[in-house]
Amino acid sequence: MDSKVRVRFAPSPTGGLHIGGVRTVLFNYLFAKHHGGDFILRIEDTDQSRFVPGAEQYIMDTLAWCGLSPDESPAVGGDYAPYRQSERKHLYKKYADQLIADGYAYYAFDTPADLENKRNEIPNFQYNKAHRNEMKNSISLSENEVNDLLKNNTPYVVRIIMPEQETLSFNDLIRGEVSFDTSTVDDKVLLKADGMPTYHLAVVVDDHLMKITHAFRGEEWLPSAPVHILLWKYLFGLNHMPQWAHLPLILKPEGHGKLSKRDGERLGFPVFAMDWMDPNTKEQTIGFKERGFLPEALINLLALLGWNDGTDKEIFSIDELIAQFSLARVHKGGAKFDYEKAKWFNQEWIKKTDNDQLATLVKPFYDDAQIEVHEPAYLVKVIGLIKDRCHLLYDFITQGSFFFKAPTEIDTASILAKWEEKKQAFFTELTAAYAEMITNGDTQPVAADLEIHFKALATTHEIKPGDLMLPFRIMLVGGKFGPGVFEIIQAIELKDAKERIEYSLKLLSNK
RNA sequence: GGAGCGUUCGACUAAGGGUUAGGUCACCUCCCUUUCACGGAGGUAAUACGGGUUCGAAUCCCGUACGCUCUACCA
Repeated sequence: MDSKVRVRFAPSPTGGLHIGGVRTVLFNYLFAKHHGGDFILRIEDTDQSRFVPGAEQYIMDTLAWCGLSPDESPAVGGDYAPYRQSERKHLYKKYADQLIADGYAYYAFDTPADLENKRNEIPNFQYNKAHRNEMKNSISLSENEVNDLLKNNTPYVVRIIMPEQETLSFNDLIRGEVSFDTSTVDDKVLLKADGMPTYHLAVVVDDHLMKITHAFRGEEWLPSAPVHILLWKYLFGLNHMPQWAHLPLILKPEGHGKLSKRDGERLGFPVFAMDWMDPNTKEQTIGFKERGFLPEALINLLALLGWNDGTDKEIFSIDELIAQFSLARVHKGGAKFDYEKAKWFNQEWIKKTDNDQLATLVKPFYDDAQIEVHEPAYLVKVIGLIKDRCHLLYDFITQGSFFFKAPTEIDTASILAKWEEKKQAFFTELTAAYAEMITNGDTQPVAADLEIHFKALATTHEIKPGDLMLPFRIMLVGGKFGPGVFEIIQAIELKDAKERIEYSLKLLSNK
């Protein structure tokens, strides 16, 4: 007993990492760290036809960005290396052979075409007790025939014999007791014709070899649990089997069904953790990272999708999650993904993050938008002014670009609605006043003084300051948004402000 | 079709025999704000259905409906 907790995430490197996958990682990680255990990354690349170059590196990069780095992996190694199943190919055959020797499995020589035909011929065909004998395998054929086929290097697979009417049950850490009748599942392939194991064999063998104590995976795996239980029973003993937990699915926001990459494209939000480009199709898929999410926020929102600590608390740091996490509080039912709530989590994390740190995170977005940031300190200051109105890191561009360069698009329509001659005169005089201040060396007056000055001038012109604020703001930022106007002027400095007013006045007089 | 799993406001969820069924997102109203936000105060809104058990059921039991997952030499 008391063996160290060891959990694993075992993805196949076939593309970008879906947030469902990230959450599986997260729950594994939280459970391991909560119990002072190890989190292992194992790459399940047994299907060479689906192998995608770069996908494995992408997975590791994603885990690193999320702060969920494995204790053992193909990259960092560990006592149970190798961590790629393709490099462990030689290990599996032995167990398949053992199963055959013990009468729990058999050779099957049917070609894919044979199977295809059979499936077309018989509706709901199952390779099981009912049809085993009609197929070409070491149960239906004589020993000599089988030996001849093997001697001639006839391609074969190894299939497990699913027993008749045996009830298999296990205690799922989330769902409680779950049971299956073995008659309802077919004779799954264990070893493929190319010598690679299928998931079923590989997961059992590797979990055993890597001393995995707890195995968590998506709910979609539940129906194949009986196969795995049987394998544990035959190979290593049920008492050594890890404890299973089948995690609820992340569902589409509206309709029903598992959240997919397509839903993101259709509804305009990311589904992958980071940008992914399929090297074959060159298809680009946006990620949460590039959309402007903080990893803390992604982790936080994923943790709360199907789990809570029993209180009203919703904002958790990774350390708090580790401290509070328990499988007992994980939901059984799937959760629909809500992008609005996801953005709320990110906004909360933006508020929690200090301005210096935000500046380094936001800088790449400015670079991408080709907005030059000459002084890092200035960016920090701008961030302080606008962070309350940003949900995504990208919002720091839309909410802040005018601090770095004058807006080119001016919402003149909104100004024109109530534009009059005396306002024109007012702003003309304002620019003159600013010019004079600049000449006097007062280039960056404080916001409060600017406001006093502005209001005094408005009074002189017999205009309510309120009637001037909106046009003024639009001249400075281009539209109806942003922090206080006088704070903006203080930041961008008088000369710039003056030029923006003049530019707008020119636009207005042309209309 | 079969098997398994699931079902509380539009969404995420709390309450696990006794609550006016609570919170958060979204939505609406108001306050603050001479913009947009942020912040503050309110509001709309839910126990799938039908039977039991019980003084009392969202909660326990049975059935029904609906949904999802799986049903590959993919994971």
